Amino acid sequence: MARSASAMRGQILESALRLFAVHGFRGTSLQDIASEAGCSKASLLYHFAGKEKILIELLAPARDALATLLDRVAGLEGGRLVEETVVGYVDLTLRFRREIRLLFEDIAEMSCHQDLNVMELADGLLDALAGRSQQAPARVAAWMVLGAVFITGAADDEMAPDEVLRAEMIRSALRTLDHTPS
Amino acid sequence: MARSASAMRGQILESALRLFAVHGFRGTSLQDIASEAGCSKASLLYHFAGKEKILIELLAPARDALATLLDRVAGLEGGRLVEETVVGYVDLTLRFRREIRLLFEDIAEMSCHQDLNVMELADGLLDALAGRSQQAPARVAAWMVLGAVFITGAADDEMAPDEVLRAEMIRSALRTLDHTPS
DNA sequence: GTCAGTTCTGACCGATCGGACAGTTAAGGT
DNA sequence: ACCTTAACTGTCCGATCGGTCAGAACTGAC
Repeated sequence: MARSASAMRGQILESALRLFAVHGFRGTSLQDIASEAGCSKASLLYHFAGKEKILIELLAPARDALATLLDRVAGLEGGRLVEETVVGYVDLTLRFRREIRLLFEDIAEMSCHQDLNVMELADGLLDALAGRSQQAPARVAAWMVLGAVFITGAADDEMAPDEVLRAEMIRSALRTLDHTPS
Repeated sequence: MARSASAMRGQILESALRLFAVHGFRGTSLQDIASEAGCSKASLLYHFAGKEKILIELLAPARDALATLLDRVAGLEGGRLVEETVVGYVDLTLRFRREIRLLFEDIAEMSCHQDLNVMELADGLLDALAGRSQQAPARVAAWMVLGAVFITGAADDEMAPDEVLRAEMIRSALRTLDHTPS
């Protein structure tokens, strides 16, 4: 035993990221991580001050990358600002997929596992939003709308009265879907 | 004591929904709900077979409403299909705001509470996506893109190869923001 | 008042979790 | 060979959780 400290730390982080992404933060115990990493639970707490510290260290790179992006676009404006931000943000989410997934822990778990057969309904909603199309562009746009409306509805930044919020959400969603009003 | 059964059940559901939306499902204990509802923990389990049953009963109305919407648009196609689906979906998310929020339990808790000052970064990202505009339409659209990309990146329906997914996400996002390519 | 049935509760249980700690093992410098 | 230091572990602990159960408290019908 007694590998180099950084090797063990890396192994722990990798195992934790994988388990967090599947069972979520609260759904993963220190013992789970230790077993996967091939060490004792006590060894975890030797390398990390606590369970939360593992999570923080896992999310830090994503946070730093986002901060870097914001710095880079800080001096821009207009079309360039929007374009660079969008492209950079999309790349970030694709690069840090697993990190994002671990944030959705229970949503996925609840959606699948329980009596609520939400997955089936979500599929139906996706189909309808895509206009029954199976083409990639339509399906990606449908996913975008699914997530956009879901989060914006819950966000409530108090950015606008409900009627305005509703109207703008609908207009934005239809733009996303490249829908030309009939 | 010994109120009518339905009254107590309603009180429990209301308290649970409020607490779940703030602290999440796993972050709320039966004792928390009982205290807020003004009864004993044992009384909860007299009215509900278990903690999960409370959650299921809370989410059922939203699920049923979504199923109803999908039934309603099942016979439509083309532009009407997309329009009706979008409007219906937006209305659902606004109507069941609290139910959706409870699904985001830990995300919000982690974003705020910890060393990661994610909220500040999210604000910066929103500003950039909105092109530094403070107008409601731009800010709503920015929120939409924030949620859309975040969820679509993590979704990985294997709907498309990564390069296609990336390109379509960028195009969709720019459409959402009503951005005309320069 | 009596009594059956519903509603409610305090006390308790087993399981699990994050974490603390003393002690053990391996590695490297001298 | 010796000793210091880092790496690691078995074991225990307090807290918390979801859930059970026997019985108390209340209610309405008679």
